[in-house]
Amino acid sequence: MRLSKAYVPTLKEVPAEAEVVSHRLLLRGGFVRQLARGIYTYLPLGLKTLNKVADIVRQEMDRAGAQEILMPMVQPGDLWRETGRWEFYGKELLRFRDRADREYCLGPTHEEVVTDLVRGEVRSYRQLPINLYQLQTKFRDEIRPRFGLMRGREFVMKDAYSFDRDEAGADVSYRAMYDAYCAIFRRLGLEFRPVEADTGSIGGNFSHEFMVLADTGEDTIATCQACEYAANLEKAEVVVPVDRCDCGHDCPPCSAVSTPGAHTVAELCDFLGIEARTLVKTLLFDVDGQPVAALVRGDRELNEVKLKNHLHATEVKLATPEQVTAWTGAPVGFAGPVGLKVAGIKILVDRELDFDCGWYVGANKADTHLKNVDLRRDVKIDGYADLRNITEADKCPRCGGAIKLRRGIEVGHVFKLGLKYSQAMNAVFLDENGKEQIMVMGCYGIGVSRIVASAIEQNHDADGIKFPPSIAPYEVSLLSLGGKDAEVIEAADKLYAELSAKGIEVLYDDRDERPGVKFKDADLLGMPMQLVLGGKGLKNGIIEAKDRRTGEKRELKLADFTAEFADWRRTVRQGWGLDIA
RNA sequence: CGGGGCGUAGCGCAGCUCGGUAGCGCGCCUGCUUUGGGAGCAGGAUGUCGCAUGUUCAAAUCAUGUCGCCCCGACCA
Repeated sequence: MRLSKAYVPTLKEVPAEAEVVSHRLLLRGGFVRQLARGIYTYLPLGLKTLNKVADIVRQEMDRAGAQEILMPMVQPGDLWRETGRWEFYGKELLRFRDRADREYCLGPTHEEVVTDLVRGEVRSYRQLPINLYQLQTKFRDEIRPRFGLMRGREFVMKDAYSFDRDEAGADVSYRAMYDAYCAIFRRLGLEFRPVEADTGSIGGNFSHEFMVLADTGEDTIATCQACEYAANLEKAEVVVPVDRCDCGHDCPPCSAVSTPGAHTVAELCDFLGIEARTLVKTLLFDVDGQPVAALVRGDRELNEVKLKNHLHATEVKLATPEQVTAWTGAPVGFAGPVGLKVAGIKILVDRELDFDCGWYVGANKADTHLKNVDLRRDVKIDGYADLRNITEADKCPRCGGAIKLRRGIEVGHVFKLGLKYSQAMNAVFLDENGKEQIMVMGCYGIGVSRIVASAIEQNHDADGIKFPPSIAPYEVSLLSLGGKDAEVIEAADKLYAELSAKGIEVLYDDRDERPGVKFKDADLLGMPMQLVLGGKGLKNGIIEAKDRRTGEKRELKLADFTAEFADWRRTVRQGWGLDIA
């Protein structure tokens, strides 16, 4: 493509609405433009990258035995009533009525539609397993769309749905998708981790999220330095060493300490001159309307999802100041487990607290704490659980290796659904014995447009984007720097034609611009390979080549261009961990 | 939904307190010069000041309402 003819409106200045780096660069590079909040138009370069991601996804899905279909975006409300999600999905589901006043919604996901499709056709175990997928625009009316393509309301998603005759079959389908996803992200040239994820309200046995590693990611994941273990923070299990206590549990009786005005852990530590790890935080929650006290060490962070899962609860809310006062008889900041007498309150203790004593805790009395507390001795405990976030000081629950916390962006999710939808919608088949069975489902999503954003979040510098070759709109940026010098133009035109003839996609900057402008735009747009042809080089028979990722430059001899280019291309791709295409 | 902020030229912004001629930088158009990291000079075009209503002789500016966008949180996964 000749840049002089391409619709690539680059910006020098960053539009005010863009905060995160991928959003800024996508706008500045002329890849996307916003139409409304969370809704974007893809310009030529943006669409080209989006399509490259989609092609890789499509190829690997096909290879894994899934079949592509395309389901409607507009879905009838009645279908959603069958699974109960018309009521439960909430405002994220954009609903509307047609001229006959019938209810419809824009599809945020397609379990209902695909299950309806399959139940209409599949009658026999012989027709299973089946895995259907689509690449399609989804609409979710997010409360707060943000970060450009990272969390849009309208976005492109690949969603696949598997139907199996039994659990064992579903496990095979799940594994096939897991493997396909690994292949996809490897081919995309992105650094990623499959992580064990919380199955949340959907339930099911297991689930993995695929995270692209990037410092700007919204999610925190725990990865093991020694083995393959990686898990979401809410899923990462904390292993407690069992022999920590050396006090023999013979602390003196607990006693009150006056701590005026010390509401927070930091204030209390300052006041008493103690370390946070010697006190116990008592966090009060409203769990489905029931009071719960959750205890973690003063220097730890409680994970609400762990608490929620442990209690099999549907809603966990931190108690309001009014509730805290009502339950403890003290203002916020002085809650403690000793003598906490609220009807029906459950006291849950983080496991690691079982191996020490002599704690400082709140006294349920204004400006007062207790010291020398032995939880076993002094508190009626309802249970121990893994409640806190894992830290880098903890050990891998699999192998005992060192844990590192990293940030990631969720770009894929594989899920065993089980019978949830097939049961509700009566998707059944006859087995060998002529007996009716319910299909076992799995669902598998990839955020295609989000991958574009996360690729940039992971690969950029101050000058612009560094696209992996597999998804760059063009593999090569060719800059001609001769101004109006006819010889340089002619030579650049020739190179452009040569490379194009070989099937190499080239963005040819043939504009009548000054060199600085071309360099800046090339770095901004982020094609992985830059070829720079200038008057001096041409005289000496060389062309300059720059690897956008590393910034490494080399000179290619024009006389032997084909071979030298091929060699350089191999080097660049290898740097990305990619095979030669 | 709670909190905060912003809507003025394609982009970034000033002007608003204290009402009276709509401005700056970048970009865009023309010409000349320039040509290896966002050029220089000269000339030029571009606005329902988000929208509506009100106050006023007069509103970008004041008031009320409304729409849109951004950020933080809650929510979602």
